[in-house]
Amino acid sequence: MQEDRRLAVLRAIVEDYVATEEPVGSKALVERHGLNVSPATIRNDMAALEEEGYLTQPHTSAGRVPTDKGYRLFVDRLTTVKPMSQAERRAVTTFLDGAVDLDDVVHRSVRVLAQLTRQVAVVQYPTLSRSTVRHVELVALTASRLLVVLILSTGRVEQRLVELDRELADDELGTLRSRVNLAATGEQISDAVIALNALVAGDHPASPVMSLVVETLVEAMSDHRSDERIAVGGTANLARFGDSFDSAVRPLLEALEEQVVLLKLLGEANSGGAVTVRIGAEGPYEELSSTSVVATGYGPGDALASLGIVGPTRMDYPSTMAAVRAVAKYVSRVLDEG
Amino acid sequence: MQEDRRLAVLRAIVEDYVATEEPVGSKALVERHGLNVSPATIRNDMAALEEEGYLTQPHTSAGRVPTDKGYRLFVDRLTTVKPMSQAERRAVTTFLDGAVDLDDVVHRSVRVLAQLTRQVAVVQYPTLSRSTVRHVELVALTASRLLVVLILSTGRVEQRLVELDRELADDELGTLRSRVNLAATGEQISDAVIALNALVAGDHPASPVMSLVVETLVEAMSDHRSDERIAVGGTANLARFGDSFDSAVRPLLEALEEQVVLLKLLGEANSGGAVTVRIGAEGPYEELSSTSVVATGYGPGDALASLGIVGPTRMDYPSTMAAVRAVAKYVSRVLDEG
DNA sequence: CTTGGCACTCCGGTTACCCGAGTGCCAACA
DNA sequence: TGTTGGCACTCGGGTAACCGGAGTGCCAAG
Repeated sequence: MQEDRRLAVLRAIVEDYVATEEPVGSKALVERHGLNVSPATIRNDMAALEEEGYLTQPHTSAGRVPTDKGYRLFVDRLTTVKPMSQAERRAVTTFLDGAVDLDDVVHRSVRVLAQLTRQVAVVQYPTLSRSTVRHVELVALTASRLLVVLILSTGRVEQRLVELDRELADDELGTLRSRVNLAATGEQISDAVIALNALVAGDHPASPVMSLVVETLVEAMSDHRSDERIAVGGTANLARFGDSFDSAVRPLLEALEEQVVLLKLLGEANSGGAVTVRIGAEGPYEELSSTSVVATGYGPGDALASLGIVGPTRMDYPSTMAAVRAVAKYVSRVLDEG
Repeated sequence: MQEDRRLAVLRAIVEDYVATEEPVGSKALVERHGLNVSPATIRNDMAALEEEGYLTQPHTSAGRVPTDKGYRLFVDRLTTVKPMSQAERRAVTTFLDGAVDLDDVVHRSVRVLAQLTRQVAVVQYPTLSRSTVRHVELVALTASRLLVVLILSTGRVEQRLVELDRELADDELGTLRSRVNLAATGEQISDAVIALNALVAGDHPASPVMSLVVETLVEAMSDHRSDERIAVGGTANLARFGDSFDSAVRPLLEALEEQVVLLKLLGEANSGGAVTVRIGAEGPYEELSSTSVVATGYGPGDALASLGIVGPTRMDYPSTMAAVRAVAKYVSRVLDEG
């Protein structure tokens, strides 16, 4: 009974604090919410919650503020799903449906996510390794210069230039092209690499041109540099941080420039199908101790790549989580269709 | 004589103010610089400069601060070229030489520019319209689905999918490919469009497949959506704004999200080969009245696209201009080689 | 035209002060 | 055992008063 009320108090404090940005006191609490007890009772509860580490006081004789632990409990146990409005859903779908290529999908996603959550949005480009090969094209720019174009199911295009040591006849190019495509087209990257290598190994003696092309393709397929690409949007929302510029915004801006850090932050979210929340100092980055990350995977099995937002620990978790989930869902769908 | 000294005073004030970020007074001025006159004399000069609108006082009895007009004069007439250090030059070249494709070039450019100037850097992707066609490839995904791949001299790749109403034989595809390439390869986009259209007009009766392909290509070539792409970097440098967060940083962050605004800002720089400087409220954007833009074109004839930085009006113009010029130069060279 | 002298201005930092919201604790009560 | 009203206490933040110093404008003399 008292236990229930304590959790209700915690929830109320989180909600009020997120809304008002000010430490919330016992009196204000009983007024705003329909708690049928006196402020003194609430004070006792708050003292207990503080004792357990869910709340803290900025200074003696100020209201209470949730700690990271408090937010964590709130997110894990007290959050009631807060579905997005019909209008918001529609906004997401129509905006995303207008995308014409992969770049466009990613950019529109950050944008809509930033707008919906009013936070900084981050979207990782689909990982190479999870996509399949749609087609491989070999273009003879000159008789001895070959352009190798790798087209993936996500819409990504990788191209490499190959210099041959001899000239290549048209029919040679044709057979090369069809053999490579036979091996790779439709396969997942990992399988394609295997099949391509088998292609070379099967030749006796191995054609130098073939091995060169295969080598280039394999190299392009395992080029994880492009895995590291991300799009960021909504940085203007940082302006709302208002206070705590140095302590919060500066490290965040720096993190946003450091793709590696961002990828790590998002990466945590890649497992399981659900929306992941990292609160405050839970991660390895001390400088980001006053920010939270809400992220999830997207694509088939939610394993293609991650997207999410980063904002102050003091944020509206229910709405934010709903928005992240919704965008991820629609992005997955769009990529599936394309 | 006195006129010369006045300009020297203005220059000294700009330099000191940029360095110290504090209004500069008469006494400090004569000490720092080797002016062989008394503070009182300087005061007279400063009063005159203020009268003419080059200086202003934050409040009565504080030092002087340059106005936009003061910076303008400084940039136009008082700037002595300030060559970059050998180390900096080397940093630019080596960093840019490591780029593997167009995306990489652009991203490395923003990065190096942001680092060099310690400002927010902006680089526009090479404009479609100024590049030439390197190759057109037609790939039969199935017998009736054609992938049209347009490869440009800048390294950009545009691809479109075409659905045919009938199946296409291999030799048909071959002739189609060679006719299209004959017309377009090596041409500037604008010329290629003309040549391609002529190709269709010359056919009697026009082959429906040919016109479909040409139509797709022309559409891809005139797709100005991709002209609007830009890369932004160094936003972490905004943290150095320190003061004036709301008045300066917020609108800037908003502008950085608005590609249109950025393109306009950069666009002004596109003419002439030189580095352009927009100071404070000189442009149409009132909200950006406390920021300056230093930009220039790059690519052959400096006409391919623009790059530059945006920062506070109180910036080190000589160094910044040198950095912008240098990066533009090396980017042009890299693109030329690739 | 330059210079030293001088009175004046005003910003910024410091101190003192008070108000009010909020707390902790205690004794009384259900 | 849990709840409630009462009460003294704390402390942040806002306001007012104050002061020093850097800087200016002006003037008269060189």
